[in-house]
Amino acid sequence: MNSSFQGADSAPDSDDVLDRLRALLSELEQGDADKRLPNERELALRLGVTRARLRKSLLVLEDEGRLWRGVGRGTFIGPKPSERPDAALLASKTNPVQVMRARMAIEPELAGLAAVNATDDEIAQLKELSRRCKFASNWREYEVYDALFHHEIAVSAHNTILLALTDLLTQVRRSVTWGRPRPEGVRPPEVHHSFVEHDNIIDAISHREPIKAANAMRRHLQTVEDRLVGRD
Amino acid sequence: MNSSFQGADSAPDSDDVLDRLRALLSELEQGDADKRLPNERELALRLGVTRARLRKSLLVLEDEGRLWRGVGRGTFIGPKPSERPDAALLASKTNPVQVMRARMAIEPELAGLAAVNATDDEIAQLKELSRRCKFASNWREYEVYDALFHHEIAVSAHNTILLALTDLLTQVRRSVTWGRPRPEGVRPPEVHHSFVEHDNIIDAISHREPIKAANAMRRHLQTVEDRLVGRD
DNA sequence: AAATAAACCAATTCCACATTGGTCATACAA
DNA sequence: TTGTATGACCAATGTGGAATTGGTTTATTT
Repeated sequence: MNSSFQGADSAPDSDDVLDRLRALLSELEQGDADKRLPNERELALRLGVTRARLRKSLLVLEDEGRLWRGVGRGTFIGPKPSERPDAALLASKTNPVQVMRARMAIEPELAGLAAVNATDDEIAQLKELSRRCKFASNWREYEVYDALFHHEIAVSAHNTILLALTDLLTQVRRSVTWGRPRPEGVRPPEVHHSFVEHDNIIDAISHREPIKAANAMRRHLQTVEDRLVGRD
Repeated sequence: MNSSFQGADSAPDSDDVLDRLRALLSELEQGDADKRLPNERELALRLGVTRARLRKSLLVLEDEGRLWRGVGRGTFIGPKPSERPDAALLASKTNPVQVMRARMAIEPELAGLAAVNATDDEIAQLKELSRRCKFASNWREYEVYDALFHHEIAVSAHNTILLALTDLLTQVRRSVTWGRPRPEGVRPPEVHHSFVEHDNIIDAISHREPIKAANAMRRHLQTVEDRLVGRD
């Protein structure tokens, strides 16, 4: 039993509790992180204080990021671990503009990496996907291949993390229908802005020019955003 | 009871089963997506075929992406939903260089957005966290506050998506101990390169200069990467 | 051999119940 | 009146066992 757990003889004031908790934390932090503290009722008993008083101090420490608490879980040392992102949930808390900002940050970098790291097979796959975008018989099909095109660029970059991030972004976009619904049964026009932009990106990648590839991707996303905002 | 569920009079061959399943799917697809089919045993009974025969057809449909199955879950209409990213799993499939590339892509953008969108409270919080980094009594404590600092910048950017992405990145870094372990009980030096770099970022944000903030963040991450690669 | 039936396996769900942080109301004391 | 202690209650989460379910193997039948 740790000495820090012993009750005090004199009635401790709030600051005293806080100090003793800090000491206790410092000891426990030496061990493995994410350690669990006794529950509030027991901890209050051990420290010889009221639960309300204890909670006041715990709140301070939580604000400081020294520990975190969760109903039904307990009190743990360390900062609160962020929860795994859920595409549907994320989609409900964001908007198309924010998503485009994120794509703008990530995808040009990916295109540049792809220009350096893409294999010949991957480049061939990119060309194939671009071709399928052109010959899509309706908008739904076009969007499927467009998503695969951007996904394949992320694959070609050979960066696992950025790939996971872009896939999450794609999931977010897919889980909500933003913007106007495309008329069913209508084909994308013969000359869609994306077609030539896709080809520009592929050209830069296949010629191993990272800067050009990144810029081409930036221009592509810019026109996509312009469309999204409303100007067709 | 749907007519498609009725058994057949003549012993159906494999293709017949497949066709009847396709018809059943077409009906159910009209309703809500991600609908659940009866389990294999019951479905085989209703269609009047063996489970093995049924499974052969189900496998075809699964390959086509019309449905997906999972042990203990069931059989569902639609393509298999991609799983949510898991930090620990991601960490095992990547490396520090890739993570730094991702941070390099995202965090300067975040700093720029923060310069535009941060509230006064958030800026004050940033200063507080920077202060705590300086006065940390050991490396572990420093790293906690450093992580909180970068997290707070993401919050200040007011972009839900980018916040989620950076939090995921942080989780990945935290779930593995990359690089050399810091000596225990040793304080960060009085003049750590991060201190002035943090302050540069804060200055740019509080003066509402997005470009400067992004560049300051870029320089900060660059020195972090240099350290990581090995040059101290 | 080939198809069928049954048993078995492992992943997952489901459900009831205990645990736990958060909240509120009442009693009590300064 | 004000503030604190006490206890009850709430909602979210964990836990453990039983049931469910797709996947696999084995034995039986044709």
